Amino acid sequence: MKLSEAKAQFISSWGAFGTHWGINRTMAQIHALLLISPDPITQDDIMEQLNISRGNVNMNTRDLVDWGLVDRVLIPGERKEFFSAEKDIWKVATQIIKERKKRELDPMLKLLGQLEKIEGDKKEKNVKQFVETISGIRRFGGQADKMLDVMIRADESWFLGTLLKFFK
Amino acid sequence: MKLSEAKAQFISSWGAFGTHWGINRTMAQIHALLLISPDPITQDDIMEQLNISRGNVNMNTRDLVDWGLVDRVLIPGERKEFFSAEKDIWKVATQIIKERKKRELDPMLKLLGQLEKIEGDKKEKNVKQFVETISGIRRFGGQADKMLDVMIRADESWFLGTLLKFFK
DNA sequence: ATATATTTTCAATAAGTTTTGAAAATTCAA
DNA sequence: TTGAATTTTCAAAACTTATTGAAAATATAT
Repeated sequence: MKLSEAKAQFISSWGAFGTHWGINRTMAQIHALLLISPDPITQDDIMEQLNISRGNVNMNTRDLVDWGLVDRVLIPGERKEFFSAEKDIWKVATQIIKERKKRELDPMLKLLGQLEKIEGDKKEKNVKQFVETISGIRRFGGQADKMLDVMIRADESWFLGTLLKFFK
Repeated sequence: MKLSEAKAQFISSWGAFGTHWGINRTMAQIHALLLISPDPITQDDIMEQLNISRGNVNMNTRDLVDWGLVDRVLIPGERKEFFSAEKDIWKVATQIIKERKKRELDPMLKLLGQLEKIEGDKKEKNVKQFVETISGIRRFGGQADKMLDVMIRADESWFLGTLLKFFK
């Protein structure tokens, strides 16, 4: 397989993969392109390589920057802006975990905490099942939350080394 | 807050939450409804409670059954089919992990393995970055894969107990 | 200041996904 | 069998999300 072919496959699959993770196809494709680009590239490079419009590139690079996955890079003597992706996949993963935790898990746990304080006869079947379900999810989510915090703070060698040795 | 209000909130939030996880809104809402229903319920119950069409209920309950999150239950003497959700949230989580691993992670790792065997000068900047990115992702994915296997096999008390104690 | 390059915005449109509902298929009892 | 109840299917419609492209805003060089 030639590089150009492998590149195209990677970009396309990373895009499809992204859609299963709440990230839109184009954003994931731009991310893929940046991950395999040794040097920073411009909006025009991205437009050309992925065949998408300027506006689309602009919006999605902005989102990637917001997610902390991509940096704007200024190259002295160049008029255009360049983009460059964090290449360390561990950092990419922890960054995504951090953002999604903040955007999704934390608000959900907050809501569940409120729903648990429901009024009504705790003996009644429907009330009982509701409270049990909510508190079960909240406890589980709370544990996951703690665990993710540890992961975010840990560094790769510690985590994958120690933890996976522990897991055998 | 009254039960009916809390129920509505939970169903609606669980639905919104689901959309961030590649699960469609209605499927997640049906799942939520089943999670808080103490007894199995029918298609008609779901249609009525969520105000959605029969076809929609049928498709999404099928998907939930395919995901292993919901069971079809036959009640002696009843003509209609009933549905019931697994209530143990740990089992729900491991089931989801298992399915997503099979549907997404495993195929991605397979592809990355192929892309690594690219032909070309390994000294060339573009080839080098491509191979490094792909193999970095593949190694990371492989570790995640192993870790998820352990989690799937573990039971809740072992996992949350031992592991989280380890994490302090 | 002015001209030019570059980036950003956003209304219109395109593409993609979900939902409906009625017809077809299936199941079951008599 | 036959007929009523129930489930399934799927084309069309509704809804949602992503993309375009041109105009506006911003930045930079002379």
